[in-house]
Amino acid sequence: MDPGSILEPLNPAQRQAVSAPKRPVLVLAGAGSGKTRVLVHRVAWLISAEGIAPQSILAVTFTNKAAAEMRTRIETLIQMPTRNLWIGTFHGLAHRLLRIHWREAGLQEGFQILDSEDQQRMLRRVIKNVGVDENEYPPREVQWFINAQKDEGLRPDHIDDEGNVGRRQMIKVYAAYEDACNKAGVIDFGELLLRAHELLRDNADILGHYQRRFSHLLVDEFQDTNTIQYAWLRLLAGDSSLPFVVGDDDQSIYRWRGARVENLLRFQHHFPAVELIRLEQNYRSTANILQAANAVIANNSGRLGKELWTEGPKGDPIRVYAAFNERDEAEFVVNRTSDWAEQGNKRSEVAVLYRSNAQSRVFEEALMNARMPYRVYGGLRFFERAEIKDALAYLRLVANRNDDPSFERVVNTPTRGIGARTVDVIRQQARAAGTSLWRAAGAVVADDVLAKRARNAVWAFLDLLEKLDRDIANLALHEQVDHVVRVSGLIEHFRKQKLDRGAVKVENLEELVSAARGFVSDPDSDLPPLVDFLAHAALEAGETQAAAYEDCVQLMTLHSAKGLEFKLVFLCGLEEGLFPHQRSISDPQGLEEERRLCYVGLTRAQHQLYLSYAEQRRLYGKDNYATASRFLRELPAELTEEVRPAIQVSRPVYRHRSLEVGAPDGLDLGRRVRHRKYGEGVVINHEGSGAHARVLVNFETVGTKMLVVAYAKLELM
DNA sequence: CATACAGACATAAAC
DNA sequence: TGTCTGTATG
Repeated sequence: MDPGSILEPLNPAQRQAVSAPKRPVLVLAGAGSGKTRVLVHRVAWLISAEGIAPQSILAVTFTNKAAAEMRTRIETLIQMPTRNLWIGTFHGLAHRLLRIHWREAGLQEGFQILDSEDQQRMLRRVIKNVGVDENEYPPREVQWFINAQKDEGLRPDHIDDEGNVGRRQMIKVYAAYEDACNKAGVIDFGELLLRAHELLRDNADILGHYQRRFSHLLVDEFQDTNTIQYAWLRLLAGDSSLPFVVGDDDQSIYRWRGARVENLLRFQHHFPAVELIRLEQNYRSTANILQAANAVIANNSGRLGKELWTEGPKGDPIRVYAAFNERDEAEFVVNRTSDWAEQGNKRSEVAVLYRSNAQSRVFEEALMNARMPYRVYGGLRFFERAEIKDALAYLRLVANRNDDPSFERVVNTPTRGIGARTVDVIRQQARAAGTSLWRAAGAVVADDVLAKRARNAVWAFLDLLEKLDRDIANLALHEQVDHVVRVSGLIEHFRKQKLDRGAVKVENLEELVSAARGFVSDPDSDLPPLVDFLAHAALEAGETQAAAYEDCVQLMTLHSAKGLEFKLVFLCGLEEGLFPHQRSISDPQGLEEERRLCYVGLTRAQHQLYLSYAEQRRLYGKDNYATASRFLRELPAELTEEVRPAIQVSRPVYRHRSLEVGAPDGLDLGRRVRHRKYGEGVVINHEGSGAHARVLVNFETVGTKMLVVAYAKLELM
């Protein structure tokens, strides 16, 4: 294709990036500035204009969705299949390398991938085995610790215990866990990255091969890379490959998951010849929205610096709604969304964004009342559902008998008379002999240490698996899945469960068979399709729920909203303690990340943006009174407009039991008052009557105060 | 072995 | 306050 036409639709900065000469490139891409477009066009440019062979290009992303989108768009652009072009997630690419070089990486040939639930189950067992107190060291926390170490590229013997008993114990569990994984032939997500890094680091010939092969590395969302991912990239780039990385320090919101924004600076340091290009022209939002976002993020320090602008119109002001409580907030959102839909717009163009998942509930209730279809992001994904994981565990055992987590999972599912005691005997045997549970079970059966009934049950289980293995050896993948799901007794097991609950599970199992039927195994891999499929299930857990066909309002956290855009956005719960979240408020770094999260939220909106907060919010069964978020104060006043409910005479009254007594003279709920010392505020509740009457007032500056009416001398406003 | 109940837990979540 | 998990129980 004509190289000129690749550059033609781009703006000058995009063009500069796409056609950059042979130098490392760092693209600072603001929200909505055409980041994916630049990556896609860069690849097309390399192939069409620079004559780079597709197999010399490696492109890395963080999600499968981004990888798939990139590949499709490249193929559309260059009108060519891209078989030899490696595009994938860090984990997917690491997995690919480890499958090819499993021996050099010290892995078993049929190794399986643990997802984070599997990892936690495994850890629970290891913690018991090494005799660490489960209550003092909850598996969740140990898991967090281990993963954090792996993100940093640290093995147990690299970690300093800092003379701290707790750390020493964690390190001990980490080491034992590593051991157990190696024996079982399983590998968690962090381990994929760690091993892939070590593979290259310790095998000069392999490293040399890939360094020569990949003359061009492209990385998306570079601000989200963690330490080990960065190290891996650097190793792979060597001295001769040209890295082209795209990121935005202002949208770095995953520090808690190991992401290191500093990698942007390290990159400039390690590749001094780097060309830094800023994409600041925005194609998504109105000028008002961008100006607001710019103003908020300007409060952060140590930015690389960037200012979004648009050629488009100013647009509407940003509307701020001070809700009375969380139900009022939800009602407001629903009313405005109804108006939006009545004006002939799509509900799917509307997003309700919030800081934490617990906030979704009230919106769901309000939407349900209004009979407005909605979709909540998050929650269990297809391959994470219990019944699916049961089925996968059988398949994994067929592929690898030593897979202990899978053994534990299904040894008595469906129940077949192998109780907790029997499993304990097997576990002890495994620990004593240093073998997998499968081998231990074999030994236990042979040694005749169990009661006859238990022994027969274990025998039957071992037999079942051998039989499954034999049965499916020559079947097509979907027939294998179908066979295992039936013969294992899973289908029958769920069919017997309470009617609709079980029925859904049976349906999901059927769906798994369809997924297997539609699965296209990697044509370059000589592994059995089943092993490919199992890896796919672990690496790509699938969509949250079957995509809603209906035109739905979108509900999601700010984190899940990253990368998306909506015509109408409600950014809700802008209260101190909620957003910014209480747990980040006292830490300057944490606070800056909250601010970036706010920036991400603001920049999701294309045309209209509403910000709301509730003066009173019921959370975990308790009423909380918060002041408006500091982020609201960081918005330039000339861009905003306060919303007052149009037809409302007085503010909505939500009856509390204490309100059955009338309000003390004039001090109705929602009434604005002034106090000599505390300044202005709003009445949000009252108790008692006569001389003892007290009111709860939410003051703008000092928060909420309970005042005795007789003494407070409140002035009505 | 299915159900009931008590107790823990509640920031964000891709691979 | 509501949900989820592990365990007690009939």
